Amino acid sequence: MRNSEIAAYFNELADLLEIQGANPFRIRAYRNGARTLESTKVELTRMVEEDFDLTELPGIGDDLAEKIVAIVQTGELKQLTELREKVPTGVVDMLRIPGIGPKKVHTFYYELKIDTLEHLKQAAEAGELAKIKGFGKKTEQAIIEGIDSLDLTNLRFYLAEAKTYADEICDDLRKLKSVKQAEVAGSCRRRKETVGDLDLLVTSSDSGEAMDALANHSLVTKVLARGDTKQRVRLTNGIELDLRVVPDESYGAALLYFTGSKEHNIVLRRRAQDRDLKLNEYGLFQGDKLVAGKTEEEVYKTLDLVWVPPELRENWLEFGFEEAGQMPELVELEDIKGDLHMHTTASDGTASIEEMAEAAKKQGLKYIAITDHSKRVTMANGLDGKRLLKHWEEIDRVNEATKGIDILKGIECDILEDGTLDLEDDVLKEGDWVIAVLHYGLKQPRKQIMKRLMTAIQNPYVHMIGHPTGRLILKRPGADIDMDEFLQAAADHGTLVEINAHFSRLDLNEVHAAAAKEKGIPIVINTDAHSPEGFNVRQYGIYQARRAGLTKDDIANTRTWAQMKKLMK
DNA sequence: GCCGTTTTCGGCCCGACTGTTTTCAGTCG
Repeated sequence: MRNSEIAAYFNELADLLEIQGANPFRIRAYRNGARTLESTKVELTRMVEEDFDLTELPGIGDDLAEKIVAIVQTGELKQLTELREKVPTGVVDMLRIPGIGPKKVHTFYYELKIDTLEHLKQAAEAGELAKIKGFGKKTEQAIIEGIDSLDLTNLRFYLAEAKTYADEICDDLRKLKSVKQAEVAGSCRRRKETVGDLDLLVTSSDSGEAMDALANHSLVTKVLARGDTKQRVRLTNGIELDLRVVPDESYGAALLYFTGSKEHNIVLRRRAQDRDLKLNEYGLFQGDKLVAGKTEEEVYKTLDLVWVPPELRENWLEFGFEEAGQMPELVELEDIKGDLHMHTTASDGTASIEEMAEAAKKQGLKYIAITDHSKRVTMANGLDGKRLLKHWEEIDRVNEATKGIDILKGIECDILEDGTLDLEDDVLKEGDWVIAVLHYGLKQPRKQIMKRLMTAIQNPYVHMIGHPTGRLILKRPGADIDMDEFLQAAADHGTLVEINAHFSRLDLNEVHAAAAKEKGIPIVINTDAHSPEGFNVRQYGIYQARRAGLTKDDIANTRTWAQMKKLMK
């Protein structure tokens, strides 16, 4: 069972208790506990197995610890089962309507006996709700529209998509006369894999101008709310964006506040309290006196901390780095010297070897490996041994004729469902760079998956395991891998591992990448480009590595090819 | 329900916006 699943039990429990009108602090305790579990990077199942004292986790006391053990061991939680019987699912669904929270749902269910979304909508349409004290026409309208658009909300978006929209709007707001500073904040600035909504921060002498410009922006379809300092809009792709306008002297504090994460900020706020200070989005205050706030650095410094790169602000690694006095210099896009995973027209790419090499050269790369698919991937016109050897001859010819970049003979070789490799060893050994990957049979049981990975890792000609879990973000989970065993084997046999930079893969993820670093495994960041434009996703791989706290040294392809070879078997 | 060398009881991060209000509750991030 995944940690997020266990957290979901507590969140559901909190929802149900909230509708019932239970003690709000008790509810918050469950939510805090759930948040802790979601951000706990070690598997709880394992912690329970190993009898780890769960109350050492923040926000987990005797009661929640006991409940976690029960969930792990029995797959259910008695209290939750009981509550579910008392509150129908239709009532819980009402919480998903924007602007509707537990108090209103409580009224709907306990006073009006409404227990499905459908009935709620009918009641709103019939004007039944406006008869209750505290409710009016607007609330009814919000409910009708909210229920209609329920399927559209709660969506998450790829970082790549969200960031493109946010950057364009941010750049346009920066051009306004009254705008001094503008920055994208929130999970987008932290470079999370997916983004739920966007946060944009602006300092301006005239908040009206910025808000008007946003309201009239070509990417905005609707203004959802507007006040003096805050405006919420919906963009053409459905994502919602919050604009906040703050005074210039509060810029740093506001950027910190709106970048989050919530967990990171809570630590900062507690730290402020310990020093008899108060931290909010307007600054760090001693009583009413502003003591810091213009820049993020200033706020951190006043709290006796060094500045934390946004990618690390998850209350996971960063405060450990602070304590050790070693905030790492995270890897940057410019550090990358080579790209070792890409396709050409020989399989399912859209460009020739020459075109890929030219595009790579323009990006400042010194070497690339052409790694087309092997024959198992028939859909992509994968190569058999014979075609591959000819393809490699062609690569050698192009390499001879091309100046300024080295083109290596590579292959993305499938690890077949039965655990063998898609190509023979005496073919693989002729190449410069062999990637082994899982594409098929991802749903096999852990034991079988591990057997396949072990074969590949132990093969003397396999240099790297590509996109190890095979997950596709927002689409499908990856294979069930014992990550610890996998990484240990990779370390033992000198097989490198990949962070695949495509925004729908980002595989390894930050937790696995940090674990790989722990074991001293060099990580390779590759684009898996299928066209020259495909190189543009490299930044997302870099972000993922940064979120894992990785430096230039941890990434193999920040080295020259000659240096990199020394890391390989 | 959690937490703590100020506390084992009495607190719990904090501010903005909306809608329904004549001073505030509910919701959200």
